[in-house]
Amino acid sequence: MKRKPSLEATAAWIRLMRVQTKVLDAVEQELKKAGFPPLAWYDALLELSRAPAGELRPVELERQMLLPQYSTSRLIERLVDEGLAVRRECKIDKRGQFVEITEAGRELQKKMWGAYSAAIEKHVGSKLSDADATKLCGLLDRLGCSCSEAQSPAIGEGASAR
Amino acid sequence: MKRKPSLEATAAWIRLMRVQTKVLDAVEQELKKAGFPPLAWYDALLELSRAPAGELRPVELERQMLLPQYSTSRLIERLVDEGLAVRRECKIDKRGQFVEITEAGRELQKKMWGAYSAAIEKHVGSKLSDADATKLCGLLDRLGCSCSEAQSPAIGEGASAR
DNA sequence: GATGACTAAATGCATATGCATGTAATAGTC
DNA sequence: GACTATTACATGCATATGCATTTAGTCATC
Repeated sequence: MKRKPSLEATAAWIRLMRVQTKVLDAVEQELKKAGFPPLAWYDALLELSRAPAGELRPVELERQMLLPQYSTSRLIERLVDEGLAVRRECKIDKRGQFVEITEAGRELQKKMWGAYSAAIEKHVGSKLSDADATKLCGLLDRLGCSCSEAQSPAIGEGASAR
Repeated sequence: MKRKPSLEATAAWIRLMRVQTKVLDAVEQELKKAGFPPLAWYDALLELSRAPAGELRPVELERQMLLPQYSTSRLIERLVDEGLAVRRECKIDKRGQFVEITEAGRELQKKMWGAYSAAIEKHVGSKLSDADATKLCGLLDRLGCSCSEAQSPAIGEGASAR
C-alpha cells in the first residue's frame, strides 16, 4: 500500500514552505535596510501604475493582489496617508471609489525597483540558470493553477502577493 | 546589455511567492476547518516528539523552526497553556529550561497529521508526479542553501517553518 | 417605487507580531 | 574573584492582522 502523500511530495511541500520563507525574509530585509516600506506597498504601487489611468477600484486591486478585502482597505489607507495615492470619487458606482497613484507614488515604485530587483537577482537570479528558472516556473504553476494574468512587464518589474 | 534579474528569474520569484502563499493558505484553512490549531503548533509538536526524550531547549526549537526568539517563546507559552507541553528545569544551565511534549501533545500531533497529510496530498501530491516533486525539491534547494538536516521521517510527517 | 438580496468599502475588537529592552545566568579575562 | 561580554528567555509596547459586522449603494423583481 502506497504512502499517501509520497515522501517526494512531502519533501517538496517542506522545501516550498522553507525556501519561500527564507527568500522572502531576505528580500524584505534588504528593502527595509534600504529604508523602504514593505513589499506589499510596492506591489500595490506597481498595479496602480500599470492600470489605465493610474487608478483602480479597491476591489480590483484586491483581486490582483490576492489579499483579503480589509487588508486592501488598510493598505490603501496607508498609501493615501503617505501621499503615494489619492482617493477619487467613483461616479459610476457611489459605493465605490477610485484609487489613483500620485507622482510621489510612481517615483517610490521606481526607486524601490532598484533595490527590489537587486534582491531578486541576489537571492534567485544568481542561483539559477534561466533554463532552470523556467523549469521551476513550470513546476510551480502546476501547483498554483497558474498565477498567469498575461505577465509581460515591458520594462520588467516583479510582483509578489502577501 | 543583459537585463539583470532575467525575466525568467523574476517570473520564478513571482511564482514562488504566489504559489507558496496560495498553497499554504489552502492547507492552513483545511486545518482550521477541521478544528485544529495553526501549522506552527504542529511543527513544534513534531520537533519535540522527535527529540531524544521528547524535550528540547527553546533555543534548539528556535533553530529547528527558523523562528525569531520571541516568537518561539510565545509559541511555547501557548503549548504549555494548552497542556500540550510542560516546562522542565534545566540543571545544566540555570538560564534555560527544557520543554517536554505531553501525552496530549503527542496525540494532537498524530491527529493533526491525518488532516495535514491529506491537505498536502490534495494540494501538492496530487498535482505532481514523484519525479516532478523531486525535480522541484532540487530546484528549490538551490535557492535555499538546502533545508537539509537529514530529512527522513520514519513514518512520514512533514514540517513547514512559518 | 418598495422590498429583499447582494456588492463595495470601512471599522471595532480581539489576537498576533516585531522591536527593543529587561532579567538572570554563564563565560572569559585580567 | 571582580568586570565585562555573551547567552537564554521573557515581556511592554506599538503596530498589524483576522474576523465579524456596519454602512451605504446597487440590482432584480414584483
